[in-house]
Amino acid sequence: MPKKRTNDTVSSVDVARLAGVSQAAVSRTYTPGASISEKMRQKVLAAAEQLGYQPNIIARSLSGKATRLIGIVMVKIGDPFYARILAAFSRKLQEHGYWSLLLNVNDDLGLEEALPQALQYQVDGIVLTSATLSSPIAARCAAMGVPVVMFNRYSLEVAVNSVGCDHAQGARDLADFLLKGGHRRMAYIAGEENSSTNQERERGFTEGLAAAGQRLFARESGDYSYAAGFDATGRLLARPERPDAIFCANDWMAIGAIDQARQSGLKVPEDLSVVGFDDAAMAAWPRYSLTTINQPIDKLVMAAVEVLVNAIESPTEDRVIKLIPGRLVVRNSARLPVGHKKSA
Amino acid sequence: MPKKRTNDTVSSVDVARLAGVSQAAVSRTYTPGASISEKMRQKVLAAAEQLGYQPNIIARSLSGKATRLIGIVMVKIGDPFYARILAAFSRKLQEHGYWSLLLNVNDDLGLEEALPQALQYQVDGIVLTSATLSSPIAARCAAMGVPVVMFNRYSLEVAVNSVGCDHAQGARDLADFLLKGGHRRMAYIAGEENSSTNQERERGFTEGLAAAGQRLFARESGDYSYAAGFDATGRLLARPERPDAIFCANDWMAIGAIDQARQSGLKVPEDLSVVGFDDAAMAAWPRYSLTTINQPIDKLVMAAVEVLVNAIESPTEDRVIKLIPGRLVVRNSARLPVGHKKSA
DNA sequence: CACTTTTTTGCATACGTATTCAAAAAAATG
DNA sequence: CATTTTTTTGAATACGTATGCAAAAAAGTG
Repeated sequence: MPKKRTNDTVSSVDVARLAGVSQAAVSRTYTPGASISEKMRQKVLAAAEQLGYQPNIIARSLSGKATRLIGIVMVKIGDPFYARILAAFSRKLQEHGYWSLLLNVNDDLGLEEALPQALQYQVDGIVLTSATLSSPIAARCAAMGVPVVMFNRYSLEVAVNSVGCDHAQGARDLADFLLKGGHRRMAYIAGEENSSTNQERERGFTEGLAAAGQRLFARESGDYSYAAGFDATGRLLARPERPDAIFCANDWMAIGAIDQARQSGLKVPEDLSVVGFDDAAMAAWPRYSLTTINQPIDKLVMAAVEVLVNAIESPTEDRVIKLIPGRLVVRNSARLPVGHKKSA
Repeated sequence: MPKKRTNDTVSSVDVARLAGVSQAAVSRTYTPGASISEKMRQKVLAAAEQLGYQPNIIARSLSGKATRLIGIVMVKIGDPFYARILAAFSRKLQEHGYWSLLLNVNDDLGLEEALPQALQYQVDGIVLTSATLSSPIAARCAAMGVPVVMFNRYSLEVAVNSVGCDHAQGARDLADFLLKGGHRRMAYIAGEENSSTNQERERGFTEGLAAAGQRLFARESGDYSYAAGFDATGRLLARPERPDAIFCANDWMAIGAIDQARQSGLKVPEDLSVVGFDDAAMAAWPRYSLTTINQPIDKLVMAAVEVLVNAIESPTEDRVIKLIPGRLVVRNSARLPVGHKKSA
């Protein structure tokens, strides 16, 4: 005996009967802008109150209305940084009167399974975080008229909206900053190699170096984790000639890098500069005081939500891609350029 | 012109027409256990494939079926610890074929607003994390036949299922451990005062001390944040006589406490022992190596999901409260009892 | 094959709400 | 007041799916 709503869920018909009006009147009471007199509205509300009536959004959506449900697809929800993003999304969406249907996904493969499920729920829109969208899937969303916005990820092939931080520019800024600080042997510790975020950051960094006629001195692979940063730095420091600055693809690895450096008897930033990316909460801790790029999460999320809501409420063929600049946050983990005044 | 599913979403009727069968046949194809021949099933599936048909769960739920939607009510989604809980919940629920409707709430007041909204979506069940449930609200859920499970929080007055860590027992274990380690002046740094978690932990700790004829030596208030732990510890250390051990209501504050102690020139654990609660990711970092109580998140969440799913699928009046023990994780932030062998 | 039993099928209806349409009521106009 | 215009109202229907029921088909039985 699966599911058996123990009791009669009270419907608009019940309310109508009690109020002595038609069911349509009840419906109109809850439809902003519908034609209904104040007198009737009050009668209905009174009856509704008495019965504890709440309109059934599910049923409402059947007759052509929106579900006001947004599918949020995410990997690594447990990661502190993504958690902040999720929190911002759900909050912002709620402000716009939308609710979040959470799709916890392991990888792009899981996406291909999860998305059709989300579509079954007739979501009004989809937020895609840290996952890439294949063309066929995108096509299906389009066919169903469900707008999509990709967050911190974009693809030029697939026609889909996108909002993200300008990772390349941020990385370029870091390169400039390190160059001005007189560093000459710069290493990069990569995040997950196939993540577009990692690629953008590396591209920006090497471009920044190239603009000054320099090249990457060394490169290690990581996976965005503390341990990866710690280990990779160990390998870098074991070289005959050490790098004098390390750019880690994210803050967690940078923090690992700092711990490793100190454990190896080096002073940061005197002997080695370390910079990261994201401006995670811990980057501000005195112990690390990490120079990094602040991803303005609230601004990013707000923009993404606005793009999505706009696409939902006034459908169009236009596709928008928004790149929002990150902000260089200068702290004490990297040697300062001479005469530099610190910001935040 | 708000919302306008650009095209005709393909329905069971369309599939039926193409396959040359009745709409009922299509419905039965997607209803496990329904009476339908293999031949017809194949015809339907072929047609469905061709049209890209997906059953509409929303509509399905209208005719008495479950929505397979679970409302997850949470505060502080952005907090790393809660994020892990949320991740575990959504994953576990998905394994059971349920999806998560996320309700981001600021406080108990927000709950009172959010819950009716969730109920509008005809959720099959509700998970309540770090929030308390008032009797009237609980009554409404009950009236609608929507099972609820509270996580890491329980109330004896309100008849509702509950699963959580045995905070009091964990705190008692910590008290024992510190006592055996020869500590005599123990301080407690509280989390948010009115959180039941905080109260349980303090109760367990003082009970543990009382069992050995001791009392709390000092007490400070905090709010679970790193900064609060840091500051509160500063106040404790400024006393004429210092505590020799501090139990912080959670790991974040404990980490703040350690940093403060070191900054004040004390050695941990030689001069001061610090213990926490939760076993957050950072507790394991060599720098902190925090002795703490591990909250078995996966086990807790699994239990909660099972309680909820069970309540949904075989309704009953019975109410279950489950307390799951935490595990003392001995690391190096607290002096060991003589002859103690370290565990994890 | 004639008959009974079982399985499969389609028809009709229900679920809760929104909306079109035409009728009714109210308001405005002369 | 008679007439026109506007607003409000209820009846009927649609949305997409599930299911009780009876008819039809298939399978089993002697």
